[in-house]
Parts: sequence; structure tokens; C-alpha cells
Amino acid sequence: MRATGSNREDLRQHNLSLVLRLVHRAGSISRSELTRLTGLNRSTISDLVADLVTLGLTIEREPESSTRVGRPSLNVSVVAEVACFVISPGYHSTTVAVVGLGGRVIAKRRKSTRINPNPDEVVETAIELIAQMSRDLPTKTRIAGVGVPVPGQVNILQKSVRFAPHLNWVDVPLGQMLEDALGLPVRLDNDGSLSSSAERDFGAGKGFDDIIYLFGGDGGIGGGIIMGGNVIRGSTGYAGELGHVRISDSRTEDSAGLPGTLEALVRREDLIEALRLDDADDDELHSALQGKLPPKVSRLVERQIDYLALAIANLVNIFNPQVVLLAGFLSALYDIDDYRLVNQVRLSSLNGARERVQIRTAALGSNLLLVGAAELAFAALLNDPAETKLFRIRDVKKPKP
Amino acid sequence: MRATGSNREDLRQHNLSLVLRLVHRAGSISRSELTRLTGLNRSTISDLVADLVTLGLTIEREPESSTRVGRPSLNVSVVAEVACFVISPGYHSTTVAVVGLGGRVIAKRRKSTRINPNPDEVVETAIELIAQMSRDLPTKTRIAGVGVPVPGQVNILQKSVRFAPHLNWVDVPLGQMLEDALGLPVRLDNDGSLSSSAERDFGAGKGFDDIIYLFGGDGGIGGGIIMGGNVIRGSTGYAGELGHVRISDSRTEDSAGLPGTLEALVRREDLIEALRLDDADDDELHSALQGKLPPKVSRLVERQIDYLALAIANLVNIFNPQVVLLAGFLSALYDIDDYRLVNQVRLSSLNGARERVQIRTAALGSNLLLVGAAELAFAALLNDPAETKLFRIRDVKKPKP
DNA sequence: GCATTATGTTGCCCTAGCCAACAAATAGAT
DNA sequence: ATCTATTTGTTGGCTAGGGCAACATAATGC
Repeated sequence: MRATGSNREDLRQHNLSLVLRLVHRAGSISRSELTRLTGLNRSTISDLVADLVTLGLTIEREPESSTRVGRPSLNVSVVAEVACFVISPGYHSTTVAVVGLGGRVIAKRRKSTRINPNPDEVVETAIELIAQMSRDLPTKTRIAGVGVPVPGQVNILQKSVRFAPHLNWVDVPLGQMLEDALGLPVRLDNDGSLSSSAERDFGAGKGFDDIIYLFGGDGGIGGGIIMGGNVIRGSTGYAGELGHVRISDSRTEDSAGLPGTLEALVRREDLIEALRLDDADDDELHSALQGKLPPKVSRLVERQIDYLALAIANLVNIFNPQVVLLAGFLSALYDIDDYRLVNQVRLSSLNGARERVQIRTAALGSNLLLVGAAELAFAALLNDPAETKLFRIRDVKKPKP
Repeated sequence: MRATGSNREDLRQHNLSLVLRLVHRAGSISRSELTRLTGLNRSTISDLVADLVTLGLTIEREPESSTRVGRPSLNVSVVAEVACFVISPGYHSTTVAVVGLGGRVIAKRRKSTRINPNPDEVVETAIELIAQMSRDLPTKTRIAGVGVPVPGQVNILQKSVRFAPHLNWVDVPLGQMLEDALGLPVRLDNDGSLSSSAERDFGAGKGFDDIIYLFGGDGGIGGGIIMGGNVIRGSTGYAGELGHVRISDSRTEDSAGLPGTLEALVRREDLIEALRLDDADDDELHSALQGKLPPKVSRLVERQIDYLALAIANLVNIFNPQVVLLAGFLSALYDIDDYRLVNQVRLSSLNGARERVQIRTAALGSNLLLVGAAELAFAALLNDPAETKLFRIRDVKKPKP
């Protein structure tokens, strides 16, 4: 049994963590709301917030205007000087972002790389971008760490990339490489898992505890699972490979060589090709699918919707989620014929489980993944505000010329 | 956000709950081990255990014999007088058990009913058996409540059975019916979920946090999911219907009318029929499958193993579990040709996820489900030992003549 | 019998959250 | 303007639960 006893310090840590989380999530929140949400005493909240202010994590301000009776409650908000870096390796470019506590994207910079860049190249690009961006940050900025969304399987404990078909990486100790290069704590996670938790916190999944997230991109279909409010990671962090759910006897293989899976049968490329588009982004694809379609394309779309429905139904039976979120080009499929999709899901799912499930398109937004990955970097700080060390911006290692 | 602040009382409750859980799980444990496991101070453990003794939940004893140096540590064990009832409705009989704190099955009685008994019949049978068994219990026995394992979909919050194909029940408010009849708090859960958590606590899943449990019975295939140590229930408690995972385009339907699912393609009845057995239990089926089989049966077995492997691979890709437990006749399939099964799983699962996954047969034991269901009844007590009310045996309502 | 070791017991300390009383700042009524 | 009602901030003291240290106790092993 893992559970351990709690003492006074744990209690304080828990409450401090809770308050900081609430402030972080809301960006700015009144002390009275904190008392309401936590159920703690006014004076306790006062004390906790004072601690957070001493730690340099939050500030208190007089509220701008009041609309209610009674003494106006002080406003607690996150300081601007605490931030983290997000390094997002992509197919042919790497993006680095500075994200502040509170989830604000302070800066974002992207640099092209070769297609299928090797890990060293990504690390080099990342530290270069970080060095550039660091110059623009106030010197008093303190960095909590680095979060890395990986388009592939991630071993969270080892901080390594197990397999990323998109990047053509196998067993890359990316976390260690970045920590050595930057001198900052680095945490990796699968992009689907990060997106799903970002959708829950800030996007279309707000307020839900049981979420299935499906993302359709260029390189395949990824996913994320949130159950009971927690991201499901499995034993080594590979859980949530929802693109590889088998739904048919078809021999068509997906990027991992598995036949008859969702990813093998519902392919963005097939749509692009059928529509004779060259290189469309999701918006272009979406609008191209809106008009009257040639019968051949129409049949393809219907087939893809049906397969998608089958996969969703399968997941609904397994997970009994409150909501299924569709992102990337999967949301386009939903928009084209949501009736067909929903109906097909109904037909293939169990009575009880399908009753209340909603199918929605994700809020998306390209910043969402960055914000999700920032949560990774902030996790330690949010979990133990008093003891987690922050790094000064000038202590971040520079690239060697 | 659900999380709330904690105060000193919560702290005490947490620690008290933790200690009681440890004693409950071990049945009997020394105070020194409690200090080690909880990380709390000797004196604190002393105080907590004293509280539990005052509450009449545990007793302290001098240890029998010592083998180590140093003053022998006092032994803390669960009292015999705290128990719960488990009511297990079956296809043509209902079983009632008295299970003590610590997971000991004190008494067990079974009564035949009609096939597909209606809910009233089950309730009547249950209160009759409980009344009989209560006479044999010491008068000072205190009852924590009633746990009910249901072979079907359960809405945990409403304490109702959504759909139980085996019993032919649809939307039965079984929890309410039993509470009215007995005057005791009743909790329901799906039998697969209960079995899986029982396997984790006491059976083949001991020490694992991420478990997929598959049970093959007469009426179909049920399942249970444990991730990160928690049972996955989904939004309304219907999660874990792993028998209805789709694995093929076959039109053969399962008990819920879904085609091509695990339950539709891997059927106990088919084996029984092929072997020309009449009505065999799992042991008989197991031994019947051991010898040299006619080619036709052999092919059937292989087909079933392959389908089972496909389903397991699917689940491994989705969940990345540490262990897959096979119970019921599925464990027979494993025993016949585990090499084939494991190999087929490898072929259809993703690299990372399959690396460390173990496939095992469950510990089973007919009492395991009862012990699992008892956990349900004890849950409130274990969660808040100081405040949870226990019921005297003579306050349990008697059946009306 | 003595040293060593581990645990139980006791009294005291410390701190985190609660509480009550009071102060302060607003809206709305007069 | 003034007064009331309402809400929140502030302060000092209280309380209880966990830690700690010192001592007592009971085992092993020489």
C-alpha cells in the first residue's frame, strides 16, 4: 500500500497547493471565493495567501470595482514573473513557448528544422530559441521547469520517448538531453494526454471528469483518457493510444503496423487526396468538405464517419465517459454529418453507457497544447509551493557557440 | 474543482482511516509495522490504535512469539464482532454471506430460486437467509452494511441495476428495495469491478496498480479496470464492459446485441457444446480441454484463443496495464496454450505497451467475489472510522411472515 | 548478567486551522 | 448625508493532533 500518514506539514502543503492551484486556474480570484471553494476559514485563507505572497508566487490587490454588498474582497492573482518553457517538437519545426503561471502564453517562437529532425537537432534548436527568448524576459523572471509534449509514446518516469512515428524516433532520452543542456528540470508527456487535460481545464471539457479525447492529425490519430478527473497513463505512460483501437478485420495497417485500427481506416491523407488538395490545414480541409461533394468523396467521408463511430462506440462501452471530444480533422468529420456519427455510435454502443454521453468538437486552439504542457512544468510547484525550487533566468544554460 | 481544504479533523480522519485499512487488509499487524508503513510517529500510532480500540473496531494483544531483537511489538487485529452482509444474486440461486472486518467469510448460505428470478424474489430470499444467519451470530455483532455484486450494469449513485442480461433485469431499484427491507445501508457494484479490486487486494493482482480483469462466465464476459490503483467506473458506473469490445466484422451478436465483440466470439457454451459436455463447471471444462482434442474442437479453441488475444491486445494498447488477469473459462483457454495466446497478443499490440505486460490467471476462488463485495459494505467505515454508524444485529429488520 | 536493540509510554512542544470580536468597506434605504 | 445591513479583513487566543525526547520495558545474544 502506497498511502502514507499525514502530519501537520502535509496538511499545510495540501492547503497551500490547493489555494495556489485555484489561483493558477482562475488567473485571478477573490479571497472570499477561495474561502468558499476550499471550505476553509477566512483567517486560514488569509494566512495561506500571505504565505504564497511571501513565496513570491501570488500578489494581492484591491479589487477594481465592487458590485455586491459588503466589504470588497481582496483579489489574489498569480505573479507575472514565474513561468516555464514549453518545447514542442514537430514534424518539420520546433516551437518554444514561455508560459506564465496562470496559463498565459507570454511568448512563442518557432523555428524550422529538417523533416524528421534528429533529437540533437531539436535540442539544439530548443536551447537556441530559449536563449533568444530569455533575453526579452525580465531578469527577475523565475523558471519552474520545462514541459515537452511529444507526438508519440513517452515513458514518463525515464523521461524518454519510446516511439514517435511522426518524428521517426525510437528510444530517445530526450528528457535527459534537455536537462543536461538547460540545467532545468524537464518533464515529458504524450501530446494527446496533455491536450485532453488542457481541454478539461480550459477547453471544451471544462467541468467534466470522464473524458475521451481523440485527435486526428497528419501523422495519425492520438488520444487521451481522463477518468475520475485523472489522466489515465497506464503502467509506463503509454495508455491512451486510441488510434490503435481495432475496429475491423481490414488488413490496412496504421503507422504502428497494426491492421484494421481506427488510425488505419480514418486517414486525413485519404481525404486530402480524394479532394485533390495539396497541403491543406484543418480549416481548409473543413471548408473543402462543406460544399456538395462528388459521390466518391462523399462515400469516403461516410465510411470514415462510420469507422470513427465504431471506434467511439467501442470506447464508450469500455469507459462510459461523459463526453467524447474530437479534435483535428476528426472534428471536421463531426461537423459534416454529426447526425450520422451520433446515430452510428448509438447503434454500436451499450444501452446504459451511451445514454448521457455527449460528442463534441474540442476547443482546440494551437495554444492549448502549450498550456497543457506548461501544466507539466508547473506540476511540482503546484504540488508543493513552499519547497519547490525555482530557477533564475540567468542560471539557464546558454548554447555553446 | 472538487478538491477542498483540509483541517485538523480531516487529518485525524485520514490517519485513522489509513490505520484501520492497514489492519483490515492484513487482518493482524504489529504496531511497529504500522509505524513503518504509515511513516507516522510511534506515539501517534499508539494514539490512533487506542482510538480504534475505543471505537470497538480493533483489539491489541501481546504477540505470541518473537523472533527478533528488541521489545516485541503489540499486535493489532480486527475485532470479530464487526461484519457485513453480502447478497449475491445468481442465475438460479441467491447467496448470502456474512463477512467480517478483515475479509474473513464468517458464514455463507445459498438458496435456490427460479431461473431468472424476479427482483422481489431475490429480496425475499435474501432477507430470509439473513434472518436465519443472524440467529447464529453473537448478539453483540455490529453490521456495517450490505454489499451487492451484480452481474450486469449498475448505476452506483442510484443504487439500481441498469441491465443484467443474466438475470433478465432492466432498471431495477435493487438498492432501495433492500434498504427498505433490511433497514441497512446497501451498496451495489458490478461484479467484474468488485472481482478486479478483490484480485488486487487479495488475489493474483496483489501489488499491481494497473490491472485489466476479464471474467468469462456462463452468461458472457465481464471485466474490470483498475488504473493507478483506482477502479475505473466511468460517469455512471458502467465502465468496464470489456466483453463488448469489438474485435471483428463478424455479425455474430453478443448478449447485448452487439456484433463482432469478444463476448460474441469467445463463448463458453460453444466449448461445452463442442466437447459434448452437458453442464460442466469450470474445473470440469478445464480438464476436458486438457487431453488430446478432436480437430474440430481444437480449431474452435484456437479460434477462441486468437480472438481473446485480439481483445487483450486492444485493451493493452488502450490501457498499458501491468497485468491482465483472466478468470472463469478464460483462464482455461490460457492454460491450454498460453504460448499461442501471449504470442498473438504480442502481434497485435503496440511495442511499448506490450513490453512489460503480464498475462495471468486470476486467483479466483468463489469467496473472492464475496470479499470484494464486502469491501463495498465496509467502505464508509474504512473511510471514516470514528463517525460511521454501525448497526446492531437485532435492529436488522426481519422478514414478514 | 550485561550489552544491544527495538518498541511502548509519557509529558511537553509546536503549529495549523478555528473562532469570536472588532474593524473596515460597500450597497441601499431614509 | 446618515444609518443599517451585509460582507470581508484582521487580530489574538484556543485547541487538538502529530512530533520529539527521555525513560521504561522486553526481547536476543554473548
